Amino acid sequence: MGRSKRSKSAKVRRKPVQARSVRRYEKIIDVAALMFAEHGFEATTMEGIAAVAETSIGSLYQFFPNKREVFRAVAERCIERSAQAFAELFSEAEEDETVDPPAGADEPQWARMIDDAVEVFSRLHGQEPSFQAVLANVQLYEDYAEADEAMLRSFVGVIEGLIERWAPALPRPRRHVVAIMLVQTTTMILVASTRETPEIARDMLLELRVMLRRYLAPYVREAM
Amino acid sequence: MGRSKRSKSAKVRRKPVQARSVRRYEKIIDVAALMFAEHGFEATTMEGIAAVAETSIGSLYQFFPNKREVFRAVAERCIERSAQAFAELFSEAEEDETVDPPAGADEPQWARMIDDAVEVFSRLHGQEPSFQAVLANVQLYEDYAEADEAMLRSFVGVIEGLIERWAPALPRPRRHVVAIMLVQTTTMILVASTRETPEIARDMLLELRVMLRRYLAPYVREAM
Amino acid sequence: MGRSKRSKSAKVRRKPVQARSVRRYEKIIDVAALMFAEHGFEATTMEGIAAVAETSIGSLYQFFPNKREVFRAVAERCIERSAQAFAELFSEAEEDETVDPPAGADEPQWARMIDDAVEVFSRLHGQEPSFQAVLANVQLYEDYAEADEAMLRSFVGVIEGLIERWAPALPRPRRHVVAIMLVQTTTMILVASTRETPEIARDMLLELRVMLRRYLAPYVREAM
Amino acid sequence: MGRSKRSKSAKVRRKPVQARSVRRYEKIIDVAALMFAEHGFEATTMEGIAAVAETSIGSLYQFFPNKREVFRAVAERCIERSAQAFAELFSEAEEDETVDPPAGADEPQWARMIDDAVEVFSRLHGQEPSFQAVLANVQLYEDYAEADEAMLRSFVGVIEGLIERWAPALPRPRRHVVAIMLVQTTTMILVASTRETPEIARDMLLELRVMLRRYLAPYVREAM
DNA sequence: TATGAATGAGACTTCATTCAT
DNA sequence: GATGAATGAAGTCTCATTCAT
Repeated sequence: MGRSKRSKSAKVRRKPVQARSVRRYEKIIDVAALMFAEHGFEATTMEGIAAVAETSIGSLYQFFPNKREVFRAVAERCIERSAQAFAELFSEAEEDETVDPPAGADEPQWARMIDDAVEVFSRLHGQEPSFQAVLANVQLYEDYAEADEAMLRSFVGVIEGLIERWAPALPRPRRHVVAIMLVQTTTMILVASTRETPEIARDMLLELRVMLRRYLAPYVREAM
Repeated sequence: MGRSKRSKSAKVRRKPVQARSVRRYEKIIDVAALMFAEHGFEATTMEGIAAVAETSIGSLYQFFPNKREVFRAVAERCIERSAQAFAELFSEAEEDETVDPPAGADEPQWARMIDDAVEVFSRLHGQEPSFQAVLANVQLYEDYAEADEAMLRSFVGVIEGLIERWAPALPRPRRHVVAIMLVQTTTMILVASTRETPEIARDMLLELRVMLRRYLAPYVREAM
Repeated sequence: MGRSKRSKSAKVRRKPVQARSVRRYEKIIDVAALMFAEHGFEATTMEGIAAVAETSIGSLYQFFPNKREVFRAVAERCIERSAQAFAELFSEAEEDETVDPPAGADEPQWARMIDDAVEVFSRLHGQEPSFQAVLANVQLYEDYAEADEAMLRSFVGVIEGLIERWAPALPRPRRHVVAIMLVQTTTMILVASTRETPEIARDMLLELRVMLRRYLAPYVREAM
Repeated sequence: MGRSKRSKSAKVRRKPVQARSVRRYEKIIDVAALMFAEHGFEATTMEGIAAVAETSIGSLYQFFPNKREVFRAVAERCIERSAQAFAELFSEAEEDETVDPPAGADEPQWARMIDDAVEVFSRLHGQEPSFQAVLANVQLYEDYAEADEAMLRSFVGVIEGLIERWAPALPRPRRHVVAIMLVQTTTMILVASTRETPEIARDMLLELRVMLRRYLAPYVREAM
């Protein structure tokens, strides 16, 4: 959100414009996302991507100058999709706010929104390979931090916006940290949950909501 | 010449006994931990480890049959050091309990213990490269999950023990999930904090304590 | 970088179709045959093959997934060439039979055929590096028996056919053993002869014919 | 036979004299023979030899300057044992000659001697690992031809002696070639037989005798 | 533009041999 | 002399990237 799509040049060698090219470009990213998510960055080979995307290695390199840029494109795709999902969440929230005043709901609106946010992350994680790809390859190392960073920053930006609405009294820097906490906790618990049995994974998601609510409740209350 | 048949792989090929060997063995693990933490498993090369450890590639392979085993050794080292650190935490806690009844402390004992636990993790993370190495290489992919898994399981075990003391009413399965939440949240926030500025990193640790307290407080209260 | 997972090994990785590729593929086999024959399987290195074949190690591995397969290809080439040579022998024999009845020949036809067969083997051995390569690497050891086995079996099959014509009374199992004797004796004497001086080598070939005739004569006579 | 034991210096680093050393030296050769025979020269490692011989790699190198010399020693051992076996054959033969004149035996003496010679080779092959070791590693390649050569030459010498007795009319150079034929055929058939089923292997040995008799018979007859 | 063959740096691993204790 | 730790050259194989067609 509020983040330009692509600024540095030479990242994408040939910006696809023709319909066929666009399709091919999209397919590469789809395939790459799946493979990065499934096998990791290192174990995913350019040849493999090309093969599964039913393209040639040569064409692959016509779209992307190197492997890293493929990953970056996947991350970008992830940001787009996430932004979209969050945008929907926002708009729904606004509707709720106007249409449905917090009457006799036994749950405060902000709490429901946490659930919604977790739900959005969860759905992204479950359905958007690029999301898994990026999260599964969060690495601090040298280079490809960049791409993940971008994605996480974008999440943080969104969440900061939400917090601002619920807890406007929270000073800006604090708000930033809280947003980071929320995003990191949520994404990492999602990732970690895939390493557990389905039952435990489900319970972890439930606990995640509990945790986030308890964490945020005082901040929201203060705000009132 | 070259390779041939045979590869029994006795896990640790030569168990170091002489002082010099032990030093070398330890140094390899130290160096490997640092490099795995810094650059990741894949980007760390055996040749690199040997060079930094000021030994030869041949010696390296006399201690470890392959790179995976080096990592496993690092993970083992990490588990040992962690267990040690937690053992100290436990023993201190017991002293506290007996020596110093919760007199005029404006903080309940369990809360202080959370701080202590976070402190332990934090210290491990800051001072024990093997800890960073393992955490930074948590991967879902096929093979090298093993080592991390072992470590995280061991943490979860420890924390479950603590929770049992604070919130004995919490049913066992729930307790397990809560322990996972605590461990995952703590470790991942620690890792994530290294990607931020020092100030934000510090604030994140503070918020982590806040979050964990707020999360656990109701469980502890229920228990009373 | 380095190696990772994955090693499907499709035996022949890239089946050469274009003229240039075919040339390269053929050259690799030629060179490999020469080197295997000259230095043996173990002492022949992939890098060496690539260098002499004036290609890169990478290209070599695009054709063959490993050294064993290079050898297998050499063996296959050898079988082909041998089959071809024997086919010619057979067809000539048939012509002889029809065109030229054993009129005033002072040598029985089967004896001439032995000479011809030895001649074929001899020519193969002298001119077909793949033949030498395979024979020189007949080994009992575990793995690379396979390729030689195949070749020797194919020879035995051919020879069994010849014997059947000369000595149809010889029971089938005996015939098999006799064929093995002929093939082994002939090939091994050929190989052994290269370790002697040219004169002795020549004499060995002469003696080989003598030996084979004397050995077979009674079987053929019985058959009449 | 008639071949000095060891001439070139520096082949054996330390000639063992003390009883313990001799035992160790012998054991190394035994073990090496077994391993060369079983796995081949290349696949047999110095460390492996040392381990199985219950010695240290250091001691191994005190007896032999390098792997090749170990093989050479095995070959030498083989020659010794073979010479011994043939010496027995000779002496028996002489006894036969004097004690038992070729009276009503339905088999000429020379034919029985062929059987005996084959029997000697066969027993060596079955019971003397060094024999198998050398035969299984007959290679033309560069270096280690030497050792096998020596052994085969020594066999040829012995057999030439026998032929001289049976067929004294055969001119010397011819005799040499015939001896080579006999030795090569016998040894190679023995080796080849191990690649077949036991039944076929047995039949091959029978056929070998048939072949050698038929081959030699005319030479012997001529001689009379 | 699309293709895929070609390249070669570089990773892992083995093992003959040396050398310090 | 005996031991076995240390060494490093050399070999196999992978895969990102280039380039000719």
